[in-house]
Amino acid sequence: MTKSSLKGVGRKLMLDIKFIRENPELVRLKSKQKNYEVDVDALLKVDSERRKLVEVVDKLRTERKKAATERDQVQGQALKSGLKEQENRLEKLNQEFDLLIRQIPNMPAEDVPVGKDDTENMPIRKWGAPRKFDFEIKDYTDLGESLGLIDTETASKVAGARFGYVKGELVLLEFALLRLALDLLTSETELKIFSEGYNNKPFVPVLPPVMIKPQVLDQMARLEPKDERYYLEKDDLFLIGSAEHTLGPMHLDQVLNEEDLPLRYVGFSTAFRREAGSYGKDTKGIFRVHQFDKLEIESFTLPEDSRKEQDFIVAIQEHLMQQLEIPYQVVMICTGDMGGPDARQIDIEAWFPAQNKYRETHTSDLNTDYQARRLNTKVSRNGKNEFVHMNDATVFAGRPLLSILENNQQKDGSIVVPKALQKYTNFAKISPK
RNA sequence: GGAGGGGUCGCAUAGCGGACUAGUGCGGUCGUCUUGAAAACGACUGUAUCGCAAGAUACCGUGGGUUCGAAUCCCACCCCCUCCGCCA
Repeated sequence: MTKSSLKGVGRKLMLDIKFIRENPELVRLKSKQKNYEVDVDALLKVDSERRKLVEVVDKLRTERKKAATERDQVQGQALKSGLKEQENRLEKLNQEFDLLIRQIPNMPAEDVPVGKDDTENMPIRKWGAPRKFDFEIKDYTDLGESLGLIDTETASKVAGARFGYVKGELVLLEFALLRLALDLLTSETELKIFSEGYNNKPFVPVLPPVMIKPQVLDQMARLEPKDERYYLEKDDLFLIGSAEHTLGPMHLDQVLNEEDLPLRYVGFSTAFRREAGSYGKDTKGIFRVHQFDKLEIESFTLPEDSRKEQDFIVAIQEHLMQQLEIPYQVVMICTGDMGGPDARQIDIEAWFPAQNKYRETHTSDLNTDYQARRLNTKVSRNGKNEFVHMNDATVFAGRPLLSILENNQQKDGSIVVPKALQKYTNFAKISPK
């Protein structure tokens, strides 16, 4: 008999099938707004066939059990092949069901702007005025090269395109940035400022694995697009594209206590991305590379707190950017540009004067229960278990450093280190040698 | 990488083809007794799926297989522990 014929159906769900049954039109509409091809009718058809067959199979199993208890070998034998056949049919239906339901993305929250692609993202606020320069400015690549901070030429010889050596003071600056962020995120008192009337529980710092099993990455709903991931065939492992990938499954198959929530983590890791499909985009410099370091937030909350949690996280991101005195804008990502698991995605874009543009440096993803369903991460309340909500967000990756180079450059070619970072560096300026 | 030992209901353990509808202890919840508490005693105490419900089914690391019948037998894999080798 196939022990697994029914097993796991519940945990493979991404969106709640009950919700889809009750709101097929809404699911169709919202999926379309997110540019996802879904077939809700086919899903519901398979769903109802599946449910009927479950009853048939259960009945046969009951009879089989009865025959076995009575040592009725004749009856048992007679039931065996029929049961097997129905179980196989059910298994096939379950697979079809999984395939169909996993195509359905998370539903965007009601305040997400409807739009087809990134041109329709909606800036919601700006902070800081772009500085006026009275000299000809350089971009971060030229600055980085002339100051001996960035070397892509050697990197391309050694590792290929889209790699870089980060060197000298820029390395120290990266570590300073990390300290600035970690000091804030692990301090209960400092977090109070952003959490009025909410919760100022500090983040637990984590150094997570950078490799992950395919199945777990799939449970995070981050396996696709596979072309974007580095895969180690010999060991059947993927390299993570973000610390989120291994922070999110920290409570895989667990039931959490209500009083332990929110659970907040801040993980530091290298992120690996193949950048498939971005040929020709940002080819110069190290703005878009195959490998970069990132400090990442992952938090687990009660369902009703997840929205507040995202706002709390964005407030932290903004505060840190303000400390660096980098002009930025906050952008509400529209339906057509959001990730599949997102219900609400908010980006921060830093000002890059040489490009005369705001460019994405941070993202904040509210995933509601979409990932938790597959990860089977729950919270127990009043004797009942329900899925937790999850948020993930960038704290700092390499890009803000590049923005500092451009924004803080001086006429003599030097870079002024932001005050907030100076307590972590032993220099206030990066000067030409 | 080699050699052994293990993965069972929150924890600890028993079970090694049919009465397993998985036993026992601990923990937890409720109750009895008590001025109160402890102790003692009693009951309850996993998850998921299908069903309006009654109820049924599935789950003993994972996936296959044998059998009328699998926690129990066979095969493959994963993980943990001990020892050896290698190594930051």
